[in-house]
Amino acid sequence: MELKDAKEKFISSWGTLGSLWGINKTMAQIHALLFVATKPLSMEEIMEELGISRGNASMNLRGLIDWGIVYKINIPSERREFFTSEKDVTELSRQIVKERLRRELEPTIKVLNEISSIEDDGTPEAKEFIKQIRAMYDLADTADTMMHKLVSQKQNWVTKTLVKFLK
Amino acid sequence: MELKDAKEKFISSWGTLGSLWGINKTMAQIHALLFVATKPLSMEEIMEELGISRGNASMNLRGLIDWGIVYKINIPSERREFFTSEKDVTELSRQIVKERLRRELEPTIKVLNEISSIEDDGTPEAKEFIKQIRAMYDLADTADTMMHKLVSQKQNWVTKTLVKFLK
DNA sequence: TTAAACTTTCAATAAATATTGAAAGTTTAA
DNA sequence: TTAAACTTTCAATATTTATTGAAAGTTTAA
Repeated sequence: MELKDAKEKFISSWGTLGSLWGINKTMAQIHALLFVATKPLSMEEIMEELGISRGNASMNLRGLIDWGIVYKINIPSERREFFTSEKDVTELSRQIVKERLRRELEPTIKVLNEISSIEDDGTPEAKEFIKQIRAMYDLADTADTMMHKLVSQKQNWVTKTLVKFLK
Repeated sequence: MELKDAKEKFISSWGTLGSLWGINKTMAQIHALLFVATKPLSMEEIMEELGISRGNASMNLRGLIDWGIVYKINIPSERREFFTSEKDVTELSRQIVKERLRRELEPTIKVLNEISSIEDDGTPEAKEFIKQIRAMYDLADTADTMMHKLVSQKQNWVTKTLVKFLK
């Protein structure tokens, strides 16, 4: 297989996998395209390459920037904006984990905390309910704290040690 | 707030949070309902409680059973099937992590492996592409192996030590 | 300034996903 | 057996999410 075909296969597969991860196809494909591009691309080039509309490209690029894995690049003497993606996979995964914690786990923790702190009329049933919600809260909170420590600094020795130990 | 209201709030919030996690509302709500129920419920009771159709209840219960967090219970002298959920939050989270690895990470690893093993025409560009895909593959594979070790056995001392150390 | 080059927004539309409800399928008690 | 009690399936429909494309907004060079 040619390099060009391999890249195309990667981009299209990444789009399909995106739906497993809860990411829309276009967003995953733009990410894949930028990840394997050898230079920053303009919005025009991205639209062209993936056959998508300007609005779609604009919105999904913004989404990727919000995830912290795609950057706007300013090229001197160029009026247009160019885009490039995080190429370091360690940094990429750190960013994805961080965002997932923020978007998925933290709202969950907030809800559990609200609910667990409401009322205890003394009945065994109420006690049991509160215990269950607290157990969920504690678990989610522990997971959140741990993951944050694991992804918070670069070249983290804890992570390195852990990888060596568990791999 | 009354216990009944608190349970209702939990069920409805869980449904809303479900969409953050890529789980449909009904599935998340059935799980929440069973999680806080004091006894196994029949499909009729679940439909009634959540105001959903029989087909919807049937399909989402199957989905939850596939996730390994809801069980069919046979009650002697009862013809109908009853359902209950995993109540131990440690076991619940273990199961969810395991399934997410299987559904999200493993297909990704498969794709990366396929693509990374295709051709090296010797050009620097091809070498770079292969290096990038391999780096992604290695990272995903390491994460998969590590998470599997962390969730594979109960009362895992590695997990306990890790929690103590990082929390 | 202004007008060309570019980006964002958003209402309309398309596509994907979830839900219903009734028919088909299964199990069990008599 | 058979028919009542129950569950599953699936085509039709509703709902949600993604995409388009053109109008509005912004930036910059002359």
